[in-house]
Amino acid sequence: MSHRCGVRQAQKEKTRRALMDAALRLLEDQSLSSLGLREVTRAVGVAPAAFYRHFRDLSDLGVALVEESLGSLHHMINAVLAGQEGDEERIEAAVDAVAEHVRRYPAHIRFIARERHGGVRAVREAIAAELDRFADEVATAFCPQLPAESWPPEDVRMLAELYVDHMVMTATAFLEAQADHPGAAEERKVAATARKQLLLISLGRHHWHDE
Amino acid sequence: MSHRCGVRQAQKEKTRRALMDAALRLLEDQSLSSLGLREVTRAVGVAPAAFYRHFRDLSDLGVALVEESLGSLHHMINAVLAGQEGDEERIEAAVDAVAEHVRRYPAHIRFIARERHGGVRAVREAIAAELDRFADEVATAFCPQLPAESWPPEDVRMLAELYVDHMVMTATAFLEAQADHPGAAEERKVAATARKQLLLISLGRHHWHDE
DNA sequence: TGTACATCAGTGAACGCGCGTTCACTGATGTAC
DNA sequence: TGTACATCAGTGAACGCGCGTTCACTGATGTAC
Repeated sequence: MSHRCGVRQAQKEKTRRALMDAALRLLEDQSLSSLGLREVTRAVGVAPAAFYRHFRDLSDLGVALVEESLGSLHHMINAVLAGQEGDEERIEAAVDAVAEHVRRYPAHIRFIARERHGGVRAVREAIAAELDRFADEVATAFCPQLPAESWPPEDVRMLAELYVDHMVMTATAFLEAQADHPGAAEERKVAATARKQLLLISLGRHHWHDE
Repeated sequence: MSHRCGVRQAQKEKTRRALMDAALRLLEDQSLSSLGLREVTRAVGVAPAAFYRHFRDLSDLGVALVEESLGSLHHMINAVLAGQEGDEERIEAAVDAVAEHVRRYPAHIRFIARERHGGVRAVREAIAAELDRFADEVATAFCPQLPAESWPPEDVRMLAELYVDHMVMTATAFLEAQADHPGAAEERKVAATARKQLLLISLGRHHWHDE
C-alpha cells in the first residue's frame, strides 16, 4: 500500500488536473450545465470512460473547481485584510489585489461569476458556502476596529456582506473590462470606480450611529 | 392586409406567450444554454418545428425574456425614484418594492440573475445594456440633490452603479431566502440587511467630499 | 353575400449526430515472498 | 534480485436516446372582386 508518491498516483493526479484545466477553459465560453463530458475528455485526449475514474459526473468536477477557484482568492483576501494600513491604503491594496487576481486567473473568476447563480445546484451551494466563509473572515478582520457598543454582530455581518458582494461585483467588472478591450484604459476606470465605492462605504461606516 | 387584430395574429401571439412562459418556468431549474427547444415545445404542446415561427433559436427567445423581465422592474424603479420622501423613507420604499417584485415575478428575477453572467452572449449583452439604462436613470434621479460642484458626473455614475448593483444583489438575496424557506422570517432578515446597507451608503453619500 | 385564391401558423415524419453510460479488456505499476 | 500475482488508470466498442433542423403538407383565416 504505497498510497503516496507512487508513479501511478502521480499520473492519475496529472490526468485529473488535465480534466479540470480543460473544463475550465471550455467554461470560458459556456456554462457548466451545457458542458459535455465527452467535450472535456476529447480536449484532454483520453477516452470518455476515463472521466469516471476521477469524477462521478460534471457537477462533481464543478465542485472541485469551486474549491480551487475560491481557495486562491481566499489567500489573497487574507493577505489584504492582514495589512494594517489606513482606510485609503487598504482600499487601494484591495482593489489592486482583486485586479491582479483577475488578470492571473480570469477563467476561475469567470467560472465563479457564471455558476454562482447557474443551473447546477451542488455548485451553487458550494460557492454560496465559500462566500459565506469569506464574509465571516471579513467580519472577524473588521471587528477589532469597530466600537463594540454601537456595532452589534448583525451590523458587522451586514458590513462584511456588503464588502464581499462588492468584491465579487468588482472582480466581474474587471473581467468584462478585460474581455471588451485588453488594453488597460477600461481596467483603470473599473479600478477608479471600485475605489470610490469602497471609500464611500468607509465614510458611511465611520458615521454609522452618529446621528 | 389586416396586420392588426386578426384572429390569426391573436392566436400566434398566444402561442408565442406560451413558449416564453414555458421557457421561463423551465429556466427556474436550469440555465438557458442547457434548455432544449423540444423541451419548450413539449411543455407548450406544439410541434418542435412550430418554434421557428416565433424565434430564430433559444437565444432569441432569451433576449425577448430579458426585455420582458427588466421592463417590469423598470417601471417599479421609476416609481420609487419619483417618490420625494427623505432618505430613510425612500430606502424603505425601495427595499419593499424589490421584495414585492421578487415575490410577484420570481422566475423573471432568477432568469436575470442566472443569465447575467451566463453562457449565452446575446442574452448577457441584452442584460448589461438594460442595467446600464437603469444606472442612467438612477443617476438622473439623484442628480438634482447632489451639489454640482462636488459631484462631477463620474462620481454620480459611480454612485448610481453602486445602487443598481446593490438592487440586483438584494433581489437575488430575496430569491434565495424565498427558495430556502417560504416563510417570511428569512425574507425579513434580507430586508433588514439591505436597508442597513443602503443607509450606510446614504451616510457615505452625505459625507462625500467633506473631509 | 358568395366564390376563388393567397397566406401562413402549426404538423408530423424524417435525417444525421453526438450524447452519457456500460462493459470486458489491457498492460503498466505495485506488492509479497 | 527475481518471480508470481493483484491492482487499477485508461481503452475502445457498443447501446439506446433525444437532440436541432428540414421539408412538404394541411387547413383555418384573410383578401379581392
